[in-house]
Amino acid sequence: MDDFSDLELFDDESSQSQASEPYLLGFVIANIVGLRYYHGTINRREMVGLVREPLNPHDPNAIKVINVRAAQVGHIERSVAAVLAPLLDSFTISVGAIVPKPPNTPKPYRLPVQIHIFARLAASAFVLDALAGGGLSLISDPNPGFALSEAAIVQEKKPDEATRLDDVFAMVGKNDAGIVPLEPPKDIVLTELLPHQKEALGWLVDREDPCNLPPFWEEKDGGFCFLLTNHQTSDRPEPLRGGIFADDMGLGKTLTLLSLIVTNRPSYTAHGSKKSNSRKKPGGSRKKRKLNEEDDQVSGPRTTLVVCPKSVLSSWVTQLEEHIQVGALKVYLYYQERVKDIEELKKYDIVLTTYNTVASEYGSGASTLESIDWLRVVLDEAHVIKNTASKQAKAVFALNAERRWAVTGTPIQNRSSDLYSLISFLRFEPFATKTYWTSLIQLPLHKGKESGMLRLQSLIGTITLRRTKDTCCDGQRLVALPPKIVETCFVELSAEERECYDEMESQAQSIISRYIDAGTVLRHYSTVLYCILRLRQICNDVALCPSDIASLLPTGALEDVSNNPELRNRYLSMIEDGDDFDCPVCLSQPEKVVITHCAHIFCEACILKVLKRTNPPCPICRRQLSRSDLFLVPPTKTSNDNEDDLQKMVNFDRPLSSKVKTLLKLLITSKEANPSEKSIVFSQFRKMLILLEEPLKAAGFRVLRLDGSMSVKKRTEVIQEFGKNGSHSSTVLLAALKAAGAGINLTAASRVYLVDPWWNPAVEEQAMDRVHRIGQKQEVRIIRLIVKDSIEERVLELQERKKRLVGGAFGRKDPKSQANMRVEDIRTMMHL
DNA sequence: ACCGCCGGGTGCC
DNA sequence: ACCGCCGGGTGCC
Repeated sequence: MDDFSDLELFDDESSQSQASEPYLLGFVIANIVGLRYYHGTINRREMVGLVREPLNPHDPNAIKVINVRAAQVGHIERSVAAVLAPLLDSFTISVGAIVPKPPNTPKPYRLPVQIHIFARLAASAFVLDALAGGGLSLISDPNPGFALSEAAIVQEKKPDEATRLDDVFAMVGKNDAGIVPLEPPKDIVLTELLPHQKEALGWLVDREDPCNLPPFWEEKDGGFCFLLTNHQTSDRPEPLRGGIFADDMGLGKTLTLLSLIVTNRPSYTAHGSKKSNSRKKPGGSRKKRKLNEEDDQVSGPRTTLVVCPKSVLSSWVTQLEEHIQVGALKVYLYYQERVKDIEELKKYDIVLTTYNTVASEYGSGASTLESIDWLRVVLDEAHVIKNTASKQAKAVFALNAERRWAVTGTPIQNRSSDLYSLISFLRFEPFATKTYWTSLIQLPLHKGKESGMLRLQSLIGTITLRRTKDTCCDGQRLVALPPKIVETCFVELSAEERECYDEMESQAQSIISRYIDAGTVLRHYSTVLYCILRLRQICNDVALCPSDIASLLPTGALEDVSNNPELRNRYLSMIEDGDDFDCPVCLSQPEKVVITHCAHIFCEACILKVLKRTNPPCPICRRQLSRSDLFLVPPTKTSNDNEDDLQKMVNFDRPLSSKVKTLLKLLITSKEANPSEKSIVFSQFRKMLILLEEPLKAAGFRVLRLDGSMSVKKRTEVIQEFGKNGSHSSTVLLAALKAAGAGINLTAASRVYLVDPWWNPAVEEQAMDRVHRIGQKQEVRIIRLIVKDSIEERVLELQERKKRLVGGAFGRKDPKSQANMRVEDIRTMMHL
């Protein structure tokens, strides 16, 4: 099952293809009403934000109007809101708004506003109808062909948005001339920071209490002016505390963040129990706070919430243990079992949790994480929230914190909308409000206007720090790494293996070419993947793959009960209740267990015999049964059945597969040359790793294994163990490609074997980067094992093509952006 | 008068 | 709001 986890058919990129970018349909005139009830001020020709208010008790269609300071100005009049709300809620349109006339003094009751309507070309007819049906007249440009020609321009311009976005970070660093490198307290952060990390720390500390006005604000006649919308106010705008920390992978972001947490630790009263309502007033405390300043009055929040993907948790734990003085920081792992006591959690310096944990509490009405005012929230691998509609994104948006950080090694994935989610998380007003983002950034950008690009650069430039491994620091490359050599070792199959492979491949080819001819590949995607999977397995070892491919096709195989959670739970509870387990047909313990839709249990063989009769009934309850009512129960995961089977398979006196033999030979040769050299063996197949363990041990290697099924704690232990040196230390780590997620440091090794190729080169690259990163002192040798004349060679071909395709500057290292296989790729891989 | 008309109260959503 | 709308008071000429 795990092998399929990344193989979504379409990523979101394809669903919002270039042709479907919103364009300006025109605008409607409406009134902002209820101005007398709110304090939000507004100036002439000022842009305002429109925000849906579905929970408004007076009108579920309510749309409120806010200014750049997010202060409410009024509402859109009811009749217009009634038309727009459904279109907004269904994401059919997006809107921007501008107040054309200056409000009179004294304050009027209502104010006309132009609402610009944006829609995708495909939806425009529907939107026009809906607007007309609601009695709204849409005004488009005097030029009657405006809307369409505009759309055409947008489509023409769109393809190079990606290229132009490469420039977004051009500004980053340009404003940073004034960065002063900073040392963290040495008694707590035990590791000496590298020069670029000290610079980053200086920048982070500065960003948490910035002196300058936020971008696009200007001081003017004793007041303040937001230049982009002409908003004037006498209140100083709140500074944005935090930002985007987007250094490349491997530059030590986690260590730098830990240093920030230590360095900017507020001082507290004894146990900070009295509630602080000293929310920073605008204009107050403009002066830089001195570090570690004694201040008995401060009793604000002390806790930093770190949210990261599960795969990175262990890396945080490891880095804490490695770099931070024991006991200096109180850290709580809020994951699985977790304390719900808010006051208790507030006593920690760091609460470490995952996106899924935050998401699982979101909207429950009793979210512990949401009810705490955090000192800061750090989102690690923040690009995971790029979809603002996802539950994870919504959940982290709801977190309250004085300071907010989005941390990512892959900040831009070729679309400005990915940046929006980060801005939105940072609560970087007014851009965090969708209507402002759309009108101030997104739209000018799509129209190809320079202003959009300049604005985006300027705002990203102020709040982002990004360096790559190639960035220079005092004329030196930030990170000088020893060389990395990638070589390919071709494996010849034995005659026996070759026969099996060819047989399987021609079966698979005939199945898949039939789908391709019928144009139904995508509908049979899982079958296709199954075929490909099997072929890849045979290249590793025939034992990974049952011999008859036909029996593996969905039409032949019974569905797995894990696809039917309700039934699976019933089955599990039946086992727990100690129900009798024997097959009622043959009265013995079933070998392969099948559970029926009516929840009765049989041997697979017995119930299949029953099924051969006409109109077969369930032998127990007499209900009619068909094949689709049967679900195969896999051996229980928690038991060792699976591994025992594999061990049996390994010890069955079977000759080793060609690939295993080759790998062994390579390992033995390098061991003879250098007995203490450590190697990592990556495979996508957990079974392959298990299968390798015995032969390696038999050949005298000390072996460790790291795979996705291990707990966070166990993984951390394994990585630590692997890092140890000495005559009894382990020299080979068998690792699942995916388990080596971002952040894991495997620099103890200097040799990497990629046992099987992954069609997305970025995934392999990520795995290699775990070894070839800061801290690596030796030359790194990477050896990929490829079976000649097989699907593996074609996977290499595919990789090359993908690499050429994404030659651009961004997204290159983002495994997600090219995670999916398309029909053309399938053709290549199947030699069709 | 199951109306028209008058004039006071009232006012976002 | 110098409006519209609501609802109570009122009622031939």
